[in-house]
Order: sequence, then C-alpha cells, then structure tokens
Amino acid sequence: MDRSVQFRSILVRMSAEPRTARGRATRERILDVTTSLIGERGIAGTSLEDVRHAAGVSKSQLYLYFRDRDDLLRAVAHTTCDRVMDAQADVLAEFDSVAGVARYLAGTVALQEQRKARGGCPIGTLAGQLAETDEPARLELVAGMDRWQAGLRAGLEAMRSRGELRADADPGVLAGQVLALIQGGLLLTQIRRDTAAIRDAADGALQLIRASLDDKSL
Amino acid sequence: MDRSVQFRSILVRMSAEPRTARGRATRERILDVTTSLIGERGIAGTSLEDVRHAAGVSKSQLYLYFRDRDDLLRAVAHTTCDRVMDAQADVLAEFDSVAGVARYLAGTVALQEQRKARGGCPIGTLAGQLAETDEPARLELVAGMDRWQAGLRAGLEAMRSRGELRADADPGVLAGQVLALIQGGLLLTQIRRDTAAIRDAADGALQLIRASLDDKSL
DNA sequence: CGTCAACTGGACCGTTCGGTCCAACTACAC
DNA sequence: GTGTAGTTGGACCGAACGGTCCAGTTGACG
Repeated sequence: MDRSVQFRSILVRMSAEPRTARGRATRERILDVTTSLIGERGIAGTSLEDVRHAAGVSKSQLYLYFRDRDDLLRAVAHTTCDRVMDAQADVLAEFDSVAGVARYLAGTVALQEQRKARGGCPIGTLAGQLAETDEPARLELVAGMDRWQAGLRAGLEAMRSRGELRADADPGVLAGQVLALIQGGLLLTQIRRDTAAIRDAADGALQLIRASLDDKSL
Repeated sequence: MDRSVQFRSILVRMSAEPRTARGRATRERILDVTTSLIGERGIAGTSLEDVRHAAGVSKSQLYLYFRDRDDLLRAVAHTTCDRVMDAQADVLAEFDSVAGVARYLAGTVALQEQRKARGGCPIGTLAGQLAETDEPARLELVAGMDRWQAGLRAGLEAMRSRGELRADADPGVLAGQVLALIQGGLLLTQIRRDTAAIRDAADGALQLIRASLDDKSL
C-alpha cells in the first residue's frame, strides 16, 4: 500500500471538499444560509446551532465540510464578496462612460432604498467584525474590495483611453475615492436608516469623476 | 415611612449612578477599559471576564453600575463617540477655511499613519457590530456621527457666510460627503493595512470642497 | 446484489459565558 | 463607637456554545 497517497488524502481532507453532487449541494447550502444569517444578525449573533437549524443539517456535516467555526467564517467572507460582486457585475461592466457611471451610482442608491436603508455593504459590515481578529478573513475581504475597485478602475481607464477622461487623471485614485464614498455613504445610510447619505455620496462620486473629464468632451 | 420615595430610589438605582467619588472612579474605569478593549478586539472578542480582569474589578461591580452587558455596550458606544469627538475637537474647530480643512484632513491621515493603519474609525467599527442588533446602541452611534457631521457643516457654513464658499453650495450635503469619504477611506485603510486609501479620500474631500469655492476668492 | 466509501444524525462533553447572590468591608454621620 | 448606605469580592448557577465521536444510512459501482 502506498503510504504517501494515504497521507496526501488526509491532507486534502482537511479542506473538506465534498466528493458527490449531494455533498456539494449540502456544503453550498450551509455556506449560503450562513452568509445570509450573518448578513442579517452579524457574526456574534449567529451560532452554529442557528446555522444547523436553518440549513436543515446536522452538526457533523458542518465539521465535515469546514474545519471549525473560523474556517466557515472565512468561507462566508469569500461568499459574501462573491455575492456582492455578482450582484453588480452587469452594472459595473457599464461603468465606462458618464452615463454608465451615473447608472451604476443610481443603482447603488436604488438598492438601498429597496432595502429600506438596512444592512449597509455586506463586505464593509463584515470588515468591522473580522478585520482586527481574523487575518485570513481580512485577506478575503481585501480581495473583495480590490476586485470592486479594479472594476471601477477598469471603467475609468476605458474612459481615459477614449479621451473622455483627462490624460492626467489617475483612474486608480479616482476608483478608490468612489469606493470610499460608496462605503462611507452606505455606512452612514445603514446607521441612520436614511438613504440621504448614500444619495449625497453618489452625487459626490459623480462630481469627482466629472471634474476629471476632458474639457473638450464636455 | 414614605413609600413613594423608596420606590423612586429603586427606579433611580436601575441606571446605577455611583454616589461616591470612589464609586464614580470605578464606573469610569470600567467604561474606559471596556471601550479600549472593544476598540482592540471587537465586541465579540471581549467578555465580561476580560473587562473584570483588565479593570481590576469584581463581577458585582459590573452589575452595580450597568444593568447588563447590553447596557455596558451602549455606554461604550457613547464613550467611543465622546472619545472620537474629543480627540479631534480642536482641529475640527478650525475646519472653517481652506487651510483649516487641509490641516484637518492631514491630521486624519497622520493619525492613521501613526496607528499603522489599524483600527479604522472606532465609531464606524462599532456600527458594523451593533447597528443591526442593538437599536439603542445604534442611536448612540448616530448621535456621534451627527455631531461629527454638524462640526464639519458648521465650518463650511462659516466659509459660506464669509463668501469663501459659493452661495449655492450646500454645507450639509458637503459635510456628509466629506464624512462619507473619511469613513470609507478609514474602512479601506483598516482592512488593507495601507494608508493610501485614507490619503486619497482626504484628497477627494479637499477637491469636493474646492469645487464649491467662490471663483472670486480663488 | 454486495461492498465500501461517502454522507448523515444526534448524543455527548468540557468550557465559557452572562448573570445572581450574599457576606464582608469601608466611610461617613451622629 | 454604632448604625447605615455605599461599595467590594468571589462563589455559584444554568444555559449556550464550539467541538468530538460514533453508530447508522445512503448511494455509486463492480
């Protein structure tokens, strides 16, 4: 018998990938439910018992697919980033013209109005709960924010290469400012339960981009 | 014996104000230590046993001065807001000229560099942990943010009344945008452990204000 | 249709948590 | 000093938590 193969299988087992469609569905369901639960009640307000119950799953399944609670939390951080990026993928893809930028920002505002100013940005909310305590989770969230900012930047770069944005404008910095405005606006909207903040922040973002437009294209 | 007096004294007792200097010092110490602990490790990472130990205090004292854990948490939210506002009181008071605005923003950036990009904004960090679960705590944080925004707004209004800012500029909106940029910038700085975000956000804030300057005063 | 790995259910455990209770101590008024 | 309200220390409690374990079931495949 090949011992190294056996040993490797144990190592692989640690990250606990399910091997059947059924198992994969179970793992997915756990992750989905946990992400939603944490999005609503926060990490501290979500116990494994809550997860178990909501996912219709037994405890051993949790520990079959996730090493421990922290491992699950990190996966949730990843899933949360995926959800946020997926949800805005199509609008973000059009963030490459003044009209597209305006549409993107309007969409962000509309989403908050629809949510009645609750929840804020799921990534940002998780950040406050995990950034200082769980390094791997922090890195997941950074990756999410970086993808977001990269998406904004790509659109701005497209605008610059078409001459809509001035040549001396810095798409990276501008994207960071837009993202900061959105995050801050969402945070203020969330705690105030009032969408005025995100609306003003969106206006500010548009204004900053407008200020970098090439005068000739005005 | 007057029963109503006795009854009233019980009611007063519920909010548990200490009646001696010694007791007041103890309560203050508990609050101070808890605020610091939570600022470092987050709410979930701070148990009453941690507080008890760090404050050099026994359990019954905790429950003498605070009704329960939530009551302590709300007091911490209040104290956190006070700390943040006190720390920037003098710089914020000068947020009433272009030079003062620049100085204020530079101070915010400098503080993060000094902190090595850790912690973010204490109010914002608490918001992510409490906003959706503890309504009274949320209101404390809103009050803190409102004081902050009011401070920014007061400076901008002073600028407008002196004719530095255009008459059609909205100090309230502008203050909200500056605050959103700061909050978002601090959040990004915190999770990335890189002060570039708050620096870019500060630049953006200055730019937004500059865009509202009266042309004649340029 | 037998076999075995993959998967599931839930009893069980030690720890830690928030919270209660009461006996003892302190300081000040009379 | 003696009384009394204010304050302190810590033993104690039940509940809930994360985590372990194992016996039973399922399902894919030769």
